[in-house]
Amino acid sequence: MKYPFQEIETKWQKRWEEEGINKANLSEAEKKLYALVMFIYPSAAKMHIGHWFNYGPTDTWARLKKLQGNNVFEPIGYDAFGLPAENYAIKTGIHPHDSTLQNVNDIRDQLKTLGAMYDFDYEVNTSLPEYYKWTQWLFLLLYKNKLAYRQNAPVNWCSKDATVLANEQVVDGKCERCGTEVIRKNLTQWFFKITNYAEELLQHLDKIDWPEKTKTMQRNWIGKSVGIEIEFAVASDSQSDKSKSDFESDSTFRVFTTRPDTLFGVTYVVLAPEHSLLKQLTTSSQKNLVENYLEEVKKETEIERQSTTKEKTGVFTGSYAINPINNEKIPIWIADYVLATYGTGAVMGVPGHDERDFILAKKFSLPIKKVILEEGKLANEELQSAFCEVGTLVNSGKFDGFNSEIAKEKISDELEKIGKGKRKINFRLRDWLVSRQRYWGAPIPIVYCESCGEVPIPENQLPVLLPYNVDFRLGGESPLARSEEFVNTTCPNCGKKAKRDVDTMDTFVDSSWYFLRYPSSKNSEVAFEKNVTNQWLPVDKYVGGAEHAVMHLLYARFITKVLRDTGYINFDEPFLSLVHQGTITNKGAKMSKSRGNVVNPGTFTEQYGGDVFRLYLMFMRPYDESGDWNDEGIQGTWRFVNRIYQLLLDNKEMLRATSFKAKYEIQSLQSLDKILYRKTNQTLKKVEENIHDFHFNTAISSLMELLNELTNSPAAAGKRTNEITTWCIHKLIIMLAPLAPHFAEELNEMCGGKESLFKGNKWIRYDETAIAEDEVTIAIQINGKLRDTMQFPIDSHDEIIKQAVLQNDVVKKYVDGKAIAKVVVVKNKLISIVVK
RNA sequence: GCCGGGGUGGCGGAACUGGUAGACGCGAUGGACUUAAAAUCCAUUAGAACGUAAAGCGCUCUGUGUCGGUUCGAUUCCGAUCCCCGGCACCA
Repeated sequence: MKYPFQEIETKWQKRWEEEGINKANLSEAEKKLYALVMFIYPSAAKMHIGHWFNYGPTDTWARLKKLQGNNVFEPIGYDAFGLPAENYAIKTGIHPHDSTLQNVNDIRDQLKTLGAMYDFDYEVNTSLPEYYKWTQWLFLLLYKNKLAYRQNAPVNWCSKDATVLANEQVVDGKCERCGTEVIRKNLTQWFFKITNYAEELLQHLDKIDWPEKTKTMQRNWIGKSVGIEIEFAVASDSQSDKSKSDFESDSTFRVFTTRPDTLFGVTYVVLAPEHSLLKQLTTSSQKNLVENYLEEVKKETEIERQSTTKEKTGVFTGSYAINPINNEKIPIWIADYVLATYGTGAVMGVPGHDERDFILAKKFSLPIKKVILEEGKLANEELQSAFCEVGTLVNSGKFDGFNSEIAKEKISDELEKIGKGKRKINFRLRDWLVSRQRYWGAPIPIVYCESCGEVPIPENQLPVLLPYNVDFRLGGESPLARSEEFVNTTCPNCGKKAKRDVDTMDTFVDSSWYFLRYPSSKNSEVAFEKNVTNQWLPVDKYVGGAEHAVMHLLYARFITKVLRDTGYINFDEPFLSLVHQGTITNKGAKMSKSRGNVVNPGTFTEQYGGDVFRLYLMFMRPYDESGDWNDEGIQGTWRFVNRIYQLLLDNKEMLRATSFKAKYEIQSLQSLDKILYRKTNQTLKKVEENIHDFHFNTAISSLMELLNELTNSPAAAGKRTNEITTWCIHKLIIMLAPLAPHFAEELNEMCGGKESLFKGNKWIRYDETAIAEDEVTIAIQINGKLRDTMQFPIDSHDEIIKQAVLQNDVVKKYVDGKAIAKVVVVKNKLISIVVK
């Protein structure tokens, strides 16, 4: 009889619900364990295979922990604001509120078929006022603490869709949706001051258990550079130009460098085209050239400008600067590769020791000066390319002869002493732009009053409701601007007429704190209760896609630190331990609707059931590895489940009738009992360790081995006692419970079990004394090659093994007549004989 | 270009801390059951040469991207090199 999964899975889902098996007990924080998956983004589509691959295995991990007696909290929710729902609305006319609610209901039903331990009483939905009220509260908290500010800034703009795009919606410089090239546009926007936390965000990476590559990505993203800002004076004769009489040589600008040791090698300086001093520095003879260049730069897209493959361009301003270390007069250039937004917007050109500068100098025939000497090279040898490694200083006055690392400090000291420099640390990290000119998000809780100016909405007036009746089709401005009803309001301060901010928040703001909301999701008084939050957080295990490495995961860390500093929580990091599942591709590409290569999990759950499908996803390959989808192997897990089911059907009476002890003394067991008892204990150990480490594939293969031992052993029938067989099958069922929960519950009931396996801590700790083998196979190597194997009692003495092996016929063949040069014995493993 | 991760049978993948490479599963081949097919069960399955009349068995060699090194012994450590995947992309 085939395993009737349909009947069994609905039966147990119903029973779990009735008996409240998945209910979390948050009032009791002892042995608490918060297991979390990245919540679902329901705006676009229903659950796909990737969600199953994220949620199923994570639930297996959480269930193991529950079986082991932990108080497990495993919530789920919906990241329900965002572009896809809005785009869908624009296309179909169905309001995003309606489509999202419908989708959430459908997804909740799908999630139930997964059989995870979700407590749906605690679910969150970021698009509901009871949630986004607190997202707005969070915004105001940052605002009050001067961590939210408004500034005019360039943003990604898609002219066809008439909207800003989030960075992640810009793919290869083009709009993800319509393929239009994205341009930069200046708009007044809200920012969160994440840069205040740059240093701490970097430092604390060392104390969290995250994949190393994710931490590296964050480190690179934060991009700390230690260097110095150096002041250059503008040469007085630069302004030979009579029209600039009010401008004399007291004008200065600064450059940022991490290589002060190369300061003597500066042969020019370069400013960003946006540099504030540019107008003053441009001489009349260069004016046309500079203006033409600025025009060209303006025409470039951000992508073209940032392209490393593009040929370097730039023009001379006509002015000169004075190098503070040696008073050399050097030309001031502008070039588009210098970023106005980083450092001081000006850099010193050291063509001898910087690749970019080398290329520019070659192109415009600027001098190249060698100031760092490569070991083993001559000082007068011409540089063929920039030398960027550590070396010895030359042509650097009193610093000649110093190692460049030491010279960095010496020259920095000197500059600080003469007041021409100040050590500085720069970060690549920029403040987080949170405004979106979109409808489907949390409104920014700020009004603009004619007399009071920018006014935050008082907390007791939250939420600022997102109006339903809005023309959300794209138009050149935020859809909310078209809602008179929304825009026009009164100032909470003075009561006069005021206008609301018409932008909504980036959905990453919603997801930057949702893990705090779960334990308090029913509380309408606060965003999260202080006590329960400090007891249940941080999250113990967080599982989700690696694509969030520098967005969501960085924002959530930032918000956590802000809430700590404002006294709301008492921990530094939101996610102590992080795991990324691999990406399942199909026909070599990421699954997506537009490619038409999405694999629907329903195809498999309908044919094989949820347990078999989730088992297969876990068995398929290591959890953190990506790879192409292939359903051929699912037969194997289907057979595995059915073989177990058949085994239980065949032995139902025996299993119910046989009683057994919790534990046996292994040496008292007879041969086949002993082998099975040992194998079962070995499997218990392996399954426990492998699931803990997210190595589900090997956990399942060891269970398959155990089943083979149980059913395939040639002499098994009749030579094994019912007692040990029954004992083993009970353990097998418990080991299956985290992996295939419905199935295991059913098997347990077939054996006479009355209570759910997930009540109480039913996991069995393996018997340490029953793991070790009595006999071991010793490999025999001669001159490094395997020649034979022999059986020995475990822990046999080296000398005994040596004597026995030398009597072995195969060994004799190789050894006789030759001298034994060396014998290496590795305990319980092998013996290696070297002959000459 | 830079930073990560990875190359193991026909396929997905195992292999503790340098110690018998290929666990487990898929697929394939042969067989049993069946009127037949599916399902199920059993056996074989890295490649090559050789011995025996043959099945079987025995035996030897090669083999973890490629080349080299360390070692009694290397998928594992070291150096070089090629390829694939992911991330960043002039941050001075």
